[in-house]
Amino acid sequence: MIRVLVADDHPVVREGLITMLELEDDIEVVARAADGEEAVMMARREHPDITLLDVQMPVLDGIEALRRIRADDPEARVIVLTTYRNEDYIFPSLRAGARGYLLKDSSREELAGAIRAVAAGESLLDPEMVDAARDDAGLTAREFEVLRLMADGHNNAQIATALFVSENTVKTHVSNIFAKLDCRDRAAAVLQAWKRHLI
Amino acid sequence: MIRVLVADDHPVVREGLITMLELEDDIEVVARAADGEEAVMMARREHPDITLLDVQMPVLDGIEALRRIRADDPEARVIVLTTYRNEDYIFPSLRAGARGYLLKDSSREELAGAIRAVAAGESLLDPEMVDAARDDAGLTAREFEVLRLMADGHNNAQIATALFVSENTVKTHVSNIFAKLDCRDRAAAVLQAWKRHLI
DNA sequence: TCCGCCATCACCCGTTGGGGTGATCTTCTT
DNA sequence: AAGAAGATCACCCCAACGGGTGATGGCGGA
Repeated sequence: MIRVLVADDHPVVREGLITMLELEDDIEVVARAADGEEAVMMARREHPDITLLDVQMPVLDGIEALRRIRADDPEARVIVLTTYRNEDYIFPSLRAGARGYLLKDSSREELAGAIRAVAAGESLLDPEMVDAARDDAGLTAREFEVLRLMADGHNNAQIATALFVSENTVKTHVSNIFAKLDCRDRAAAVLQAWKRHLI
Repeated sequence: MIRVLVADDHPVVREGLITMLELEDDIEVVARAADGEEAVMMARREHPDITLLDVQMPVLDGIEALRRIRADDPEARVIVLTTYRNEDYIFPSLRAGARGYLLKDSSREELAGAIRAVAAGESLLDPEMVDAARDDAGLTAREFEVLRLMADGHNNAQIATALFVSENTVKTHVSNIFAKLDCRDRAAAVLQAWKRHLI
């Protein structure tokens, strides 16, 4: 029997997860939590085999809760759940010790499969998330730096100063970014980049 | 007995909603749908008292599904659900005939209460959503139009043409937008607006 | 070894953007 | 009736932007 702790601040999602997991013969939900702090407490008390952790939670967010749970018990196996196709959380989650990373619109099969896989010692990333993380739009590392500075409202001269290059170089990068993102101006490029989670 | 149709593309959320609603003595889930088209079909077949509709769904989004359901049956009572505190959907939803607008992190009590209220003929908006709808950053209706066109990559001349005003007028609006969003260029303004769900 | 990608820079060009100031007209509120 | 707020437009100005073309090293894969 795989003992699972479910932590999610949305009652609907929490109940949905529990309902789906209870349908599995080899999975048992032993505790639930509605915020990060509660999740840390319940993990400490119940020592579940698997903790399902929502990234976005009040009081203490998922990543920080994950860190504390792993600090309490370095053997703890945590699967991070997210609603958003936002890969920003992947690397922080993995660095904090997550063994799985799933989207909330996973099916019951995927969810149960992930729990069994992680309980068995494997690590599991949602394929869609891995794809998302790979959507770099063909931008180079340098172009990403320029893009981020653009998004912060810096003009070409400021970007040049920040990166210790000439303004001409920056303009070249900016033009290349436009071409790759299929935009004609920085406003569209920055928004595009944000929507595609590039920044 | 209030007969309810639940439409949500996320299996977890769908099951969560159904589980929570089945706990209520006076509510019965008579059908479920995983996308907008299915929702329209099920509504046509079952004629539920209340339809719970997720805004973000594949094939046919919630708003469009809502329009078709109401076209089939102008008496249909639909409650729109959303994960995001994005007020953009409020007005389109209401215009399309929604009788309720709730966030997915509503509690069982709020959800059941909303269903009973709408079934009884009232309309119900999530108070938090109403607050969110008020974060307009002090922008006027005209400034919103300009902002949206800016975000689509249009320049001042194009915006002027689209709104049937002079370019000078557009420039004035753009300057006012910058002041209100505390930005110095369109790239930052557009990103800012996106982050704050203004567009 | 050679080709391609990347980062760097230069120069030219016309267009656009953003700031400032001031004015008129309508509408709504007080 | 007075005042505030919004929408409209004009004129000036200079800096910034975006496009095009071309060139030079460096580095890595074929």
